[in-house]
Amino acid sequence: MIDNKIQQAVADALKKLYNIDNAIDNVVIQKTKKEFSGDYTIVVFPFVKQAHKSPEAVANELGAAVKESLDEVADFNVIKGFLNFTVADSYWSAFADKISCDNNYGIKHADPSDAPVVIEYSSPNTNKPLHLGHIRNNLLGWSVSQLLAANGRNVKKVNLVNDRGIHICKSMLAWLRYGNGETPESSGIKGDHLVGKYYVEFDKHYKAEVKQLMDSGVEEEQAKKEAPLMVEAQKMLKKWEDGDKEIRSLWEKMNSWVYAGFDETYKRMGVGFDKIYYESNTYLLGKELVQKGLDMGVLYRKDDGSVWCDLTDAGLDQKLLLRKDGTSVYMTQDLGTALLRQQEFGADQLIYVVGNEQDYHFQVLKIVLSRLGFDWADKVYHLSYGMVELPNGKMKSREGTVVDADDLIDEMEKTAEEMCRERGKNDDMTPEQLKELYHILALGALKYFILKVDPTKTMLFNPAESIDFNGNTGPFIQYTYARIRSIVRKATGEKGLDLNSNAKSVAVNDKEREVIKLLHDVRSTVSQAAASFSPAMIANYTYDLAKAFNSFYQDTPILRENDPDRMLFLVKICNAVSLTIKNMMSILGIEVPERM
RNA sequence: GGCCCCGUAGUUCAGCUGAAUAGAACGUCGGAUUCCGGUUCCGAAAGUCGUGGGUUUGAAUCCCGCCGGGGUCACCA
Repeated sequence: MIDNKIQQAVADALKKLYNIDNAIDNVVIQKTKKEFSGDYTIVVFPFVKQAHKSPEAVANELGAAVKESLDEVADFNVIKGFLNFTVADSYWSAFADKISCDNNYGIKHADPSDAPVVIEYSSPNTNKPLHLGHIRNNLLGWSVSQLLAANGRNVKKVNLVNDRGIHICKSMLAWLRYGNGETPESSGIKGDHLVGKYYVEFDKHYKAEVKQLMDSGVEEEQAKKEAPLMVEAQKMLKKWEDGDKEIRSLWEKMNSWVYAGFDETYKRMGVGFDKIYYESNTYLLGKELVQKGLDMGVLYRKDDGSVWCDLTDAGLDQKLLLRKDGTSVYMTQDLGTALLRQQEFGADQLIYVVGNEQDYHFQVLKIVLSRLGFDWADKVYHLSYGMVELPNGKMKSREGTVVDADDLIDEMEKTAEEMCRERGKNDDMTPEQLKELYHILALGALKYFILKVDPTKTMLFNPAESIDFNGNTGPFIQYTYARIRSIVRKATGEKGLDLNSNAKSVAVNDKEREVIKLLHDVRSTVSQAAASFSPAMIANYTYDLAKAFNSFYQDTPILRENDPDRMLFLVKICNAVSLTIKNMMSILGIEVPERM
């Protein structure tokens, strides 16, 4: 890449002119701001002291030396301490020619023999359907997986289903009490929603019991513990852990409903996994680890039988690892699954896509793992993301203001349909094709809107704004893509252009140059985004590219170009842009339509 | 209260391994247009980068204090 070459050439010149060694790391090369002339800029301030000359003098000397040594550098200019290089048209034009038909441009393929990076995401509870928060999780998890893979990492996507615990018992108990044998088949309700319904049901009755107890003079805290439903649920959990046949079979039945429902939603979202873990299979391993920790003296047992880890010396609190009745908690099972995963995959890195309300949990997890003597504890990385809020306020599951994932997708598809109908330009498409298109647009809008925001930040999701066909949105990029494809089709069809033939070197104007420069940056963008696990970087890059293309297209009469060499060149740019948009969108997990 | 995260145009967000006059989008206002597609393009107005210090040739970016918002400190997961 020419930017690296310039950087190296500057470092060489620094050595030659001023005897400054190993300057390469201090040579910051950046794209020249558009109000100045040039393509790449070097800031010379860091070297003026050692060079004993004014910034302008240093810049001029460096510029001359680099221009001399690199054929691709056509010219340079100096403004204050900024040295701007102009790269020759021939370089840009040859570059565009080279990448114009490369389907994998920007993508680096993984070596399957590398130690994998294992990424866990989704991790649903089986007692309620997926909601907007899960959507952010799933989209991030999938996209980061694609991103790492596009940067040459061997990625394994895993899902850890929280299929056991007191919360599951609550749904089961409520179903037994109030369900009258209702099933997804009998009720027509999607499995995960049905089970979720009984979880809510439990909460309703439980609250009533607590209130009753409190009315009769019991303290709130005690009432919460003593409410008959809660006591019953605790008993059920114990029975479950003891392997009670009846409980287990009910548990299996209700879980199977939930899984069927989840699968449907995953499919709609376009996410998937290489392996699914179930906590019911792994939590015992966690208990063994706790025993090991006790033997090692890293953990301790309280008088009531509960097991704890003292983290006060690390500035944290004491953490419970086993309840007094011997049943395991969240941390216990996470210890177990981490070990299992490490053993199975020999992972190079273990990434957990989990909300930032669990930052503390992962801090503790890493410390406990390392105290248990696992040197791979520092391979654990918590990819923490912020909450999703809505224009009308916060989501609270307790207040019933959650946005259900299925409902939201339905809603988005409906909106996409309305907007397409308004335009009325898809009359030639079959109903099936239209349905597919609405789905692609709806999901594109949703995914893009969520992924373009930095994961760590609390974000505001505005459904109406997301599906706008204008501005920094998924549909805008999808539209741009479809339009480019249409141009390329016309050029290769009616005009009979052969994209595989070599383009002659042509003069490159500013708009063309801007687009080619963006294309030129793809690799470095992808590797930077992968290093910081940031699909947002990819999203914003892709938008810039689409916008630059539109601006270029606006005042470049591609299909009316008289010079066949130039027309070929321009269409090659179109093709390269469309391929790159497609690749970048695919990292985001977003499909692009060939026509819309 | 302890610890963690966040605070950038009216709004939603970029920029955060320090560098030129802090960028987009939406909204507002004003223009343009016979490629294929008014779902496009160009321009304008709009910012004490929460606040006060510090480091530096240079700070939205790094460090410290304060203010504001959120999270977390469960025998829930």
